Amino acid sequence: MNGMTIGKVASRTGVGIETIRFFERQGLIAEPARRPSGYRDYPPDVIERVRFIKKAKELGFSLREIAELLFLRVDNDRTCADVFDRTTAKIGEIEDKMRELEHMKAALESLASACTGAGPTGDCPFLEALERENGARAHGRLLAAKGDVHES
Amino acid sequence: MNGMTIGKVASRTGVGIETIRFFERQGLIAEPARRPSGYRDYPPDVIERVRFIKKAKELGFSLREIAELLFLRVDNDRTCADVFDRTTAKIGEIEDKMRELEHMKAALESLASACTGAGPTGDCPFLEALERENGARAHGRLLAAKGDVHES
DNA sequence: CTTGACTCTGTAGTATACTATAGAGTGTAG
DNA sequence: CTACACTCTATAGTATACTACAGAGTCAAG
Repeated sequence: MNGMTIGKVASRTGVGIETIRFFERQGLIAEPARRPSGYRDYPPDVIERVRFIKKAKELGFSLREIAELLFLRVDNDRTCADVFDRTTAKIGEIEDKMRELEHMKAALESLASACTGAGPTGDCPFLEALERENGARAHGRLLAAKGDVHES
Repeated sequence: MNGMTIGKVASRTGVGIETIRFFERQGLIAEPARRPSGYRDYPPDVIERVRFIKKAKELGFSLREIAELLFLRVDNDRTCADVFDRTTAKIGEIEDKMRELEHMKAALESLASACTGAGPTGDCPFLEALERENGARAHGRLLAAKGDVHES
């Protein structure tokens, strides 16, 4: 009837044992039950949690931000409206990231097709491709180009 | 006929002066021309480059990966086919990130709508919402759930 | 021609997120 | 009943990406 040891969690998730203990110290995963020996005894759902943390890190979220996501819930301190606001804010951040990724992807595709056809022209083909994208669809630009605001 | 000083670049990009010099030391931006005084004299296009670095960091790319993107070009060392391969690999990575973001977004939307309707049920509403997403569309799952492989 | 804002190099310090090691105890296959 | 893999706590070290001086020189307004 035992759960998993920390080594099992590590091998299932591809995250190091020390890192899992580190996540626990940071409050990202709950302190698990202990066996009589003192060994940590994890329930199965810790696997999803650790994998989520891993994925979210790869998406550029800090451990602090990941904790915020993980603890989005209604409780004594947070009203439903508050959770709703935080959630929609996070959705906005995610949409921003997606737009920027979409833009980078388009630039890379442009670079790839330029590569099969005519050779690149300038010093930094990738940034040039991004520029072409900026020109092609002039909305919500990832990188502002020519028409910049001049202060001073 | 002068370009920008480092302070100007900093204020235009929202990146600190020290950070810009740091990027230069890391090889992410070229060493600029110098004025007789020794002051760095930047061409206008450094702005895009710095902004791109900033955005890419927010998307979870390391400075090393950003450098790889920035130096994707055909030259003496890299053939066109090589650049094409690296570019398509990067596109794949970006598509992965986008899928994961899409998935997180769906989970957050589920959480937001659950919040306006019936209250959350378990300990971690966000992970539960992710699970619901995993159940709803069982493809390319971000977080593996029940049907896990059992080794040992 | 001074004053204050800006820049230079070089070095050192900080935050985040791990990663490693020491020294001791636990679990189990043979 | 021992040998070896695994786990424990506590502490220290590392990689990445900044961030902050110190001490000296530069620039432009008044």
